[in-house]
Amino acid sequence: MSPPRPSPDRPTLRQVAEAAGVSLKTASRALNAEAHVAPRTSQRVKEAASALGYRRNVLARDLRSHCTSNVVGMVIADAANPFYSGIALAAAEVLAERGMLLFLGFSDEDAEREAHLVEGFLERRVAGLLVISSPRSHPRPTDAPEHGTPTVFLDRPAGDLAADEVMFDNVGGARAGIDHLLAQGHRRIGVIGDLGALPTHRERIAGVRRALVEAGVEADESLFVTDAADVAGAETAMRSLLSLPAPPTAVFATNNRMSVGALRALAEVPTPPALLGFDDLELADALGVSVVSNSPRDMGERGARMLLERIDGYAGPRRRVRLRTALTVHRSPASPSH
Amino acid sequence: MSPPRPSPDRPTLRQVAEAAGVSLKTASRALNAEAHVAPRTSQRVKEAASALGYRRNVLARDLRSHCTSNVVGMVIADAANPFYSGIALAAAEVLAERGMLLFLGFSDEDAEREAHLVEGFLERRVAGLLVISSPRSHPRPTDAPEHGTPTVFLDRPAGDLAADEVMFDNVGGARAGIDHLLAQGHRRIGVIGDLGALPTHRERIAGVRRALVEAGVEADESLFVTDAADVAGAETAMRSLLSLPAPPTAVFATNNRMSVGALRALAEVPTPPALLGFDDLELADALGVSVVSNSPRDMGERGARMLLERIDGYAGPRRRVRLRTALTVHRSPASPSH
DNA sequence: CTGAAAGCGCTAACAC
DNA sequence: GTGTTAGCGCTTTCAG
Repeated sequence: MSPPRPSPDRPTLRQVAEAAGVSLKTASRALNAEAHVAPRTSQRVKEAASALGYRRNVLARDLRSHCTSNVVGMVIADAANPFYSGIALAAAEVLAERGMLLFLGFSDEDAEREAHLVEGFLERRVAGLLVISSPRSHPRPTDAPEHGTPTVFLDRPAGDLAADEVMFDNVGGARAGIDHLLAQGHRRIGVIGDLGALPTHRERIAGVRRALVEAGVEADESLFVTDAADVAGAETAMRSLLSLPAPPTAVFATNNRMSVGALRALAEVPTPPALLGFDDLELADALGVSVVSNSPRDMGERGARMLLERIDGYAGPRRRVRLRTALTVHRSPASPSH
Repeated sequence: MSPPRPSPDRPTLRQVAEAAGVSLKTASRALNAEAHVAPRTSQRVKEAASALGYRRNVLARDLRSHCTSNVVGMVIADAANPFYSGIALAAAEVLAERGMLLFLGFSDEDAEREAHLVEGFLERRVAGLLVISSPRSHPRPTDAPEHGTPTVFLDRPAGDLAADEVMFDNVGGARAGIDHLLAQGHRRIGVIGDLGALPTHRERIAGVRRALVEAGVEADESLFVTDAADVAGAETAMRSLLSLPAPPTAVFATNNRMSVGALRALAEVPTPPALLGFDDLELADALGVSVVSNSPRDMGERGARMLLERIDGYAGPRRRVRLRTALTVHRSPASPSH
């Protein structure tokens, strides 16, 4: 399957030891800065090592010492979405503090690819797993935490698996957003949602409904698109909302992809409806789009720290963290408030 | 340094072999789908394996077989920038076709972090390296390709190292962009550049100058900001350009970060100058910003394929690829052409 | 078709 | 302080 990869003959610790005229173990001790090595010996070993261009083989070391590599495997859907890549970045920074490396894999929201990636990580004996799980991987093909590797699920529920999870307060965030629109006088509120199968979106749409019910506003189902799936789908959805006999005066986009698609459609319209997005949007201010802000950075950091605790042996019950969101209002040109 | 990580006692191949009543080697053959194994034996081994929940230890396998892991190490500056993460995504997809995994590390344009990451990759015996190198890592602390691991430099020159490189046609792209502005009648053209130390930006600014010279337009140096460094810096730069007695009628932003900062500043202005960005911008159309388009996807793919060729043993001379850019015109509200 | 022995590069455990 | 022995989990030889 894999072609022959000629190993570029690297110097081994034995060679370093011989060059320095010491035993293997002494060389090992010196290079790992262990105690009980004479300074002169240590010096000699280090010189021999750098003269030979020695670089220790962590594969071998890990195999011998703990049978686990100092690496965390992470699955995200799509690196091009700054929401996901922001989570990965923050997680990597936390792990880097501990000298840990990150395997990053992209699932494209496909359960099979996710399972395949996780399998590859486990075969490489990662110390832990950070997973933004695909909608259709319940129950997970890799029966994740049962494999004994600490796992934290991010942005998506862990289901009935005994693993930690970190999510946003999707219901609360969406409610707060819709409350804001209602306070601005909007009554015909549309929704553009991503994949219906995504738990996050279900929660966000539930939040919308709850806000409407509590305000005594009847939801007009014809204004709810709950399966727009991608940017192009969101653009189409917005167009069809706009062409309705009675179009919405405000539209809620359930994530940043939906917001982008919606904005594409709105660019052509002279008096567009107000747009409210879930997730920050880089140019939200310049575009006059209010958003339910969340922090992918916090999610990545928090998840990574929780994972490290597990890796370090914490064995408490599963934890479910909900991160708060905040409403960030930017004046929309089409806002009815002026 | 690293805390004790208790290995979650996984079944070993020996245990599988014993359970199936075969020798170690036979079990190995069966699970690796090698030839010369009786179907019945193979079947028995596979059943034993899945009964025990066996997962092969690729660390051990790689140590024995080629002393190189089936993994590529990649360094990018910042995952939150879709330009970089797009490159990483495309590279990962190409590698995934071959069952290879990706170590992804973030340097934040810091040479030391880059060196540290590369060191970690090499210690783990990666099969190859994809590096978007930081401006200040010439000469590289890790004397990259001399270590014998195939390396491809992306978006940044490999310097005098004997490694392949994939870059964009920065000079040509910038020239084409400025030519467009000139054709639209602009004569006072400003520039907002990222870190002056970045080779890409030097090339892009060189392209600007060349276009101006060829058109016989004298460059007004007071309109060139060549060290804006980040989004906030670009916003400040644009503000100061706008407050000039004779502000530019068009501004060229040398990458997507600069474009975003510039747009922030422009949002407040009633009749903003035309903006031209290098790098695609997600809402370029909706914002009416023309861009010099490039394809991070192509860069990642191309780089990964070139790396795979090297990993497979190709030993030709170093290759320097320049990827084409294309001008994508979107009507700017402030364009003088209407 | 199957098995026994050796060893990848390193560290743990114990001697000296 | 230093060296020796064993062995992490697997694959490679080489015998049957």
